[in-house]
Formats: sequence, structure tokens, C-alpha cells
Amino acid sequence: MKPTIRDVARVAGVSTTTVSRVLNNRGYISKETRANVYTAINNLNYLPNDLARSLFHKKTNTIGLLVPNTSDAFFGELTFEIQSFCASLDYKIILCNTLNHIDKESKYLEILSGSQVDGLIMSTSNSNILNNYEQNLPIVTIDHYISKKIPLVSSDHYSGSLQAVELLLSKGCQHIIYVSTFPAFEQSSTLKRNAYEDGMKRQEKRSIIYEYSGYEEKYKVICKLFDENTEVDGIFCSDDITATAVITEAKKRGISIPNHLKVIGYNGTGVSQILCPELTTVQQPINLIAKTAVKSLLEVIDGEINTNPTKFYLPMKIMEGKTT
Amino acid sequence: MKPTIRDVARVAGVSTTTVSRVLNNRGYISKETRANVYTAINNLNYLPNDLARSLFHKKTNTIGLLVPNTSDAFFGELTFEIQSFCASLDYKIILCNTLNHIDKESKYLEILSGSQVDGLIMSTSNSNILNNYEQNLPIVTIDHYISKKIPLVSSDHYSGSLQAVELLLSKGCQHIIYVSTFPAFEQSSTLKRNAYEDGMKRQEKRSIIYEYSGYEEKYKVICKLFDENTEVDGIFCSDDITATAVITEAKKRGISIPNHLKVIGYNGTGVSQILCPELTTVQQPINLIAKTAVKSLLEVIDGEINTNPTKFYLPMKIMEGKTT
DNA sequence: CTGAAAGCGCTTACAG
DNA sequence: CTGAAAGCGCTTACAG
Repeated sequence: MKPTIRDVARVAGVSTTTVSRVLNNRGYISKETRANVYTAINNLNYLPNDLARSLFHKKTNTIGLLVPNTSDAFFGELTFEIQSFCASLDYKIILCNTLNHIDKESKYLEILSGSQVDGLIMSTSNSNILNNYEQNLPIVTIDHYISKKIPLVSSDHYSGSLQAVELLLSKGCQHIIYVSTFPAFEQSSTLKRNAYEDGMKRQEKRSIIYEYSGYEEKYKVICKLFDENTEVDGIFCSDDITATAVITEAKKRGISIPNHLKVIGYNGTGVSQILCPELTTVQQPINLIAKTAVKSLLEVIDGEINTNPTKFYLPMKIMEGKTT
Repeated sequence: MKPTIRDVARVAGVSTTTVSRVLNNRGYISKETRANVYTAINNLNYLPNDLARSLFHKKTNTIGLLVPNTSDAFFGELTFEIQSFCASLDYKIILCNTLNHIDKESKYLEILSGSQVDGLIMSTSNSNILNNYEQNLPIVTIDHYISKKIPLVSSDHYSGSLQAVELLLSKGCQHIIYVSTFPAFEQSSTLKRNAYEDGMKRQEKRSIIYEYSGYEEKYKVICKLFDENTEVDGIFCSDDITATAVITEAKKRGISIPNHLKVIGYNGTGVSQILCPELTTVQQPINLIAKTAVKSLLEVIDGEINTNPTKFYLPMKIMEGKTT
């Protein structure tokens, strides 16, 4: 059996109160007593039970993190950054992969509430379906706006996408197409699309948009795009993986990049930069997103009066490679 | 304040004992009482506090997961698979990214012990440095052998690597080189390397090995490899990212793949298959690794007598693309 | 079928 | 400087 504070008290010949005070550096303790307690702790290999502490304090120093899938490069990195930053602030992370399934999300929410997490960071689609249990739980969302009361942390997708379109335009592209996943799960999709359309409109160019939902459909849609737009000379993609697929198809068709066609991706995760360093992409500030989300969640948890704006739109940066 | 079992008892006009029995479906309860309790629960929006339950049962249904970094595609996927499978078995995951730093590892181990996790899944380098606290904690490691008592789950790296070498040989390669990260952190590196050497020896071919440790060094080493071995016609890489770098450099030098040079990577994660579908690679059965690790951990946690072998070497499969 | 009591491992007023 | 007591929110023998 694991030793408890009682065992320590017995061995050190003091009360549990005293042991607790030594442990928490609280009140006055004679040097001798303190020393005795510490030797007992060491001899017994005693480690305080955080469950009991949390129960008393009504604070677990644990945060629930909901993401769709850590296999996805963006979320894998985001999870890393959030967990690492939390650890530096003495918070633990309970990780939940929701796959954007509404039933999983609400089950996880219930589990996390039951686990008495101090707060929630959510970057998952159906965030608006909060159980009653979460009414008073501090929450911050990433990329998914829920309500005025819940802080939102997000890349400035509109501005980032506008930069992409403007880069293509400035390089002389005349026929720029936007290819995207179907904007069902991601609120950011709408922003990207709007930015593309606005950017085109300003230059009095016609918007051409292709959207797909599944894997096979993606390939078909890309082929269709090339078939139907032989004059295309610029493609802005909603993510790097799509951009890679576009580039592959273009090469297959003998279209030279960046001479005849310029391509820009989106996200700029570490993996895609390593695997496709040549890709020009709009990079999300993942580390900054993580830190901002954690900080503003902790502000709510610590009950700091929050008159700050509760939306953060973080700057995106174009990483220019060789595809533009 | 969150309602407690006491509030429910008060509202339902029964004792907390009775509420608890309703909650846990234990003992006999009259239909009427049960109904009353449920309406009280619903009206109050009551959710049991798992902290208190865990404290009593000495069981948290929580597992600590230590990986180097979820940004890495392999660990991002592994984390997803482990967490998802655990969730289906009603276990939570506390995630820790160790970056293979020994000090972080041992700090996380202490935190997890304090959190009373029921067990640990470790896939991190210094696993042999267990604190005293973990002496009796059920542990399973992935890819890092610690001792006979601790189950190890691993891909069959030796056999997988041998397959790779044999594939290159069977395709007629005469000068096969092995490029790898410096085998400091990964025990698997040694196995891969041994398999390469054995495979070469069997065909009476000379082994040529290049190893690097950092990012810049990788690039230099790859260049050196080509400079020093103009006759190279096969390269087996310790991971897909290295393989991609090799391919990029080969193309730059005008070496045609797979005609003049065949390249095989290692890991076969989802991202690299999406971003570089043409790469031939030795794929790790990530889903199987996750399930095996979780299952054998739960066996230990559930105290099932374990006369089973405590090492699992899971089969790897070559995914043949267009680089061989 | 139901409740009072003790206890899981801690912490903190309170009293001395 | 130190300890006895109550309590965090549960559960489970035990008794009726």
C-alpha cells in the first residue's frame, strides 16, 4: 500500500496536521520537527495524494483539451504546445479526440465535468452543444466561436487568406481559383473564402471556388478544376495537404510551377514544411494560439475580472517557398 | 456551487446512502424512491464528483501517457489511437510530452503518480529512470525496453528493416546505403541497423551507414552520402522524413528515381502517405501498437495473472509506392 | 427496502 | 510551535 500522511505522522511522531503544514510550508514549525517529518517522508517514499488535495481545494489543476484528432498535423502541434505550456504552469491535460463527432464531444464534456477539470480548451466543431454541466465551467475555444461570454482564440484567417490572394495577384496571376474542404466543420473556412472573394473583387476578378468533402472527392475535384480551367495560373488552397495534391496533379499534367501556375497552401505545420519545404503557405502561429488560449483560460479560472476583449485574432504570416 | 449527493438526497427526501445506491444500481430500491431520486438528479443537474469516487475506490480510470512530442506524426497518431481506444474502455488519458528530456520525464512521472493514475504507457527515451514512486505502478512501454517485468510493445523493427533491405536487393540494387538518425534516443535504431547489416552480409554486400543528429547535419550528411558514393543505387532511410530529404537531394542532382536510385522510408504515418504517396515505406501498425499496449496495461491493472510473454513484436508491412 | 456511521487522504480554522 | 476535530463528496459494510 502507498504510504499516507498518517504513516508519515506516525513515523515522525507528530500529528497529520503537522505533516501537512510541513508539506505546504504553512505556519511555524520547529526546525527539528520539520527535519523529522522530512526523513519520514523520504524513508517511506511518501508522495501526497493529489486526489485528496483536489477534493478539499475544489481545484484539480487539470484542463480538458478537446481536439478533433491529434493525428492531424495542426492539432498534433497545437496539443503539444498547449500541453507543454500548461505543464510549465503546473496544469495537467486530459486529452480527448472528438473526431468532430457530436456524440463523442458531449460524452467527453460529461466525463471532464465529472473529473472536475478546472477548465476546457475546445477546438472542435459542435462546441455550441454544451451540456448543462458546463454552464459554469471556464472555457476557451480555438477557431470555434460559441458566444460572447466564451473567449475565442483564432488565427486571423481573413487577413491571412487575403494576403495569400494578394500575393498571387501581385505576382501577376489572372485566373486564381480557391480550393477548399467543404466548410462544414471549420468556421475558419468561411473566413478564408470570404477573404478570397473580397480580394478578387477588389481587382475585379471573378471568383472560382471548388469545394470537396471526402478523400476521393478531393482528387476528382482537383482534376475537374484543371479540366474546366485550362487558363488557371494561381490556386489558393485551404490547407497544405490539398496544395500538395494540387501540385502533384499539376506536375502530372506537365504544368510548370511556379512559371505557369502558382500555388499557396494553408497552415504551415512543421511536418508539411519538412516534407514539402518548397510550398508557399500561410502559416498559423500555433505556439501563440496555444499560449493565448491557455493564458486567457487561466485568467477566467483565476477569476480575474475580464474586461478584456474576448476574441483574439492572431497574425498569420506567409512562408514563401518555391511554388509562387 | 455544484450540487452534491447531499443536495440530491435533501431534494428527494432520502439519505445519501440511498442516492448512492440509485447511482450505482446497488441493492434494492423501491421504484418510487428511485424515481424521486432521478427527478432530483435531473432538476439539480447533478453529476457525481469522480474525485470523491476515485478517492474511495483507489482507482481513477486514468492512464498517464508519456510520448516525446505529439507534433511528430508517429506520436500524434499513436496518441490518437491510444486515447481513442482508452476512451472506449472508459479510461481517461493525461498526456505528457517529454521531448525525451530526462528531467521532464521524471517530473511527469512524479506528477502522474501524485495524480493516482492507474497505470502508465511510456514511449520515451529514458524510461529506465523510474522514480521510487512508480515501483508498483503498472507500466507498459512502447519501443523502449526497460526490464523483464515491464511489458514492451514494439513493431518488429528487425524484420521490417530486413524486408526493406531484401526488397532493394531483390530489385537488383548493388550499392545500398542506410541513413539514420543517430541511434541515441531510439532503441529501435539499433534493430534497424542490425537488420540492414545482416541483410547485406547475407548477400555478401558491404554495409555503408550514414548517421546524423541534427537538422543541418542531416542535410550535410545526405550530400556527403551522394558525394562519396556515386554508384549508390539503393537507400534505406530510418524514417520517412529522411527519405523525403534524400529524394529531394537526388532529384536536385538529376538522379532518376526509381530507375537509377531506389529509396525506402520508414514509419508510413498517415501524413507522410498523404504528402508523399509515392514513397515506398515500411509501415508501423500504429493502431495495433496502441491496442496491444492498452490491453496489456489493463491486464496488469486488473491484476490478471500474467504468464503471457511480456514482449510484443508486431508485424510491419512494406507499402510499395513509386520510389522502388 | 432504507439510513447512520465510518472512512478514502488530505487541509484548515480553531484552540492551546 | 503543535494537535483534535471537522469537512471536501463520495461509498460501503452494518444494522434495522
